[in-house]
Amino acid sequence: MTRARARKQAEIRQANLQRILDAAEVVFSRRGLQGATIDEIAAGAGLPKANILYYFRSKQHLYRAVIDNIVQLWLSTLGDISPDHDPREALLHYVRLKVRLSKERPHASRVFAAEVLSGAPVIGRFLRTDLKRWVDRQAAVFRQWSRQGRMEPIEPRHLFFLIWAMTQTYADFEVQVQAVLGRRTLREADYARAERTIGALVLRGCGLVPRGPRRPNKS
Amino acid sequence: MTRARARKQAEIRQANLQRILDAAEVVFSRRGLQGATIDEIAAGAGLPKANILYYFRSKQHLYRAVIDNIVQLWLSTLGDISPDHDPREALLHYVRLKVRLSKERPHASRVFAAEVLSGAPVIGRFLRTDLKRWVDRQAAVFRQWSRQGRMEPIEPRHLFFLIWAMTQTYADFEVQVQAVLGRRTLREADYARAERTIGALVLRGCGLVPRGPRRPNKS
DNA sequence: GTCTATATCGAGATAGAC
DNA sequence: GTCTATCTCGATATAGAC
Repeated sequence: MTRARARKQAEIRQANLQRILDAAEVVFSRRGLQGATIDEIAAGAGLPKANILYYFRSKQHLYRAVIDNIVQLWLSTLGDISPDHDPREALLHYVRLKVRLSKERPHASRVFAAEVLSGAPVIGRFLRTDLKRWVDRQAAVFRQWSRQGRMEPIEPRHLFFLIWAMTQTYADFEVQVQAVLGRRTLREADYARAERTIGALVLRGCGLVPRGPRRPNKS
Repeated sequence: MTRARARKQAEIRQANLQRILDAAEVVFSRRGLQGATIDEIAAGAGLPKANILYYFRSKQHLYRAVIDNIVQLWLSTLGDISPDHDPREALLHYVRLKVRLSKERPHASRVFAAEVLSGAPVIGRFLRTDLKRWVDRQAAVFRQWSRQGRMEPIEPRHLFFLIWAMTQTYADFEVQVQAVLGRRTLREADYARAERTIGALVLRGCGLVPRGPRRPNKS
C-alpha cells in the first residue's frame, strides 16, 4: 500500500470516528444509555450498523468514548482561575464560558447530566479525583480573595455547584425553559439574558458590584 | 363477600400500589425509563413480577403514574406566592422548601430531571400549560414588587429557572456534590449550608438584604 | 475495511393454573 | 387476586462473504 493511500485511509477513519461520536452524543442525550440503539446512531452517522461495532467494540465502549470526549472538552475550555485575576472579571468570564458551552454543546451537557444523574457509574472516579482536585484549587483562590477582603466569604465549593447548576440548566432543562418562556427554540437573546441574570446573582452574592448603571455612589 | 373483607382487599390494594410506586421511583431514578426492568421494580416492592403488570398495564403506564405522583407532590408542596408577602420571606421560604424536597425526595427529583433531560416526552404538555401558567402568575407578583421598589428588576422567569437549578442540583447531581466534598453521603449540615448559600445569592441578587450581621450600615 | 445475514439473549407482556 | 411458565420481540453482537 502506498503512503498516499495509507494517509487517505487514516483520514477516512478519523472522519468516520468523528461522525460516529457526534451522532452518538445526540442519540445518547435523547434516549439515554439503555434507550439508545446502535441502529439509530448508525443512521445518524450515515453508516451501516456493523461499522459502528467495527470502530467501537460495544455500545458501552462507544458510550465511554463519548463521555471521555465531553470531559476533555470541559477541561480544555475551562482553565484554572489565578489569584492574580480580578475576582469580578474571573467570575464573569467563567459564567460566560459555561453559558456558551450550554448553548454550543447542549447534547454533551445532557449526556454528562444523565451520567451523573444515574449515579456516575462511568465517570465517578473522575469526579472524586481530577474534578475534586480542580475545585479544591479554585476554592483556595477564592478563600485567599476573601481573606484579602476582595469578596464575601461565600463557601467556594458550593459556589461552584451553584454556578454549574445555573449555567447547565439552559442545556439540560432546555425544553422546560422553552415551555415556560413559550418559545419553540431558545434565541441568542435568551442566552444573553441568562448570562446577565446569572452574572448578577453571582457577583452580588459574592459582594461584588455588577457592571453598568447600578453601581452605587461611593459618596 | 362481606364488607369487612372488601375493605381489607382495598387496603391491600392501596398498600401494594404504594409499594410499587415507591420501588419504581427508586429504580427509574437509577436506571432511567429504558434501563429499569420490571424484575428489579418487583424485587424492590417485594412482589412477583406479574403483579406489577396486574396493577399497571405496562412499564409505560407505571412510569406515567410515577411522574404524575411527583408532579402532584411538587404542586401540593409549593403554593402560590402572594403580593402581600414580604419578598425576602417569600423567596427564603421557597428556597427552603425546594432544598427540603431535594433532601427528602431525591429519587423523585432525579426521575423528573431525567424526563425533562430526554425531551419531556411524557410531561411536555404539563410544562407548556400548568407550569407556564404558574410561573406567569408568580412573575406578575415579582414585577409588581419591582415596580414598588421592593426588589431589583431581575427577570422573574429566569429567576425561577435559576432557583430550580440551584436547589435541585443537590438531589440530581448528588453524587457529584458528594465526590467534590469528599463525603460518602450528604449530611444535614450540607443541606443547611446549601440553603444559606442559595438564599444569600438569591436575596442579594434581588437587592434584598440577607439576614444576620452582614446588614450594611445605613449611616 | 465494509457490509449482510444471523445467532443469541434479555426483558416486556400474556395465558392460564390456583 | 396471585403467581408460574412461556411466548414474542427487539436489539446487541458476531460470522463470514465481498
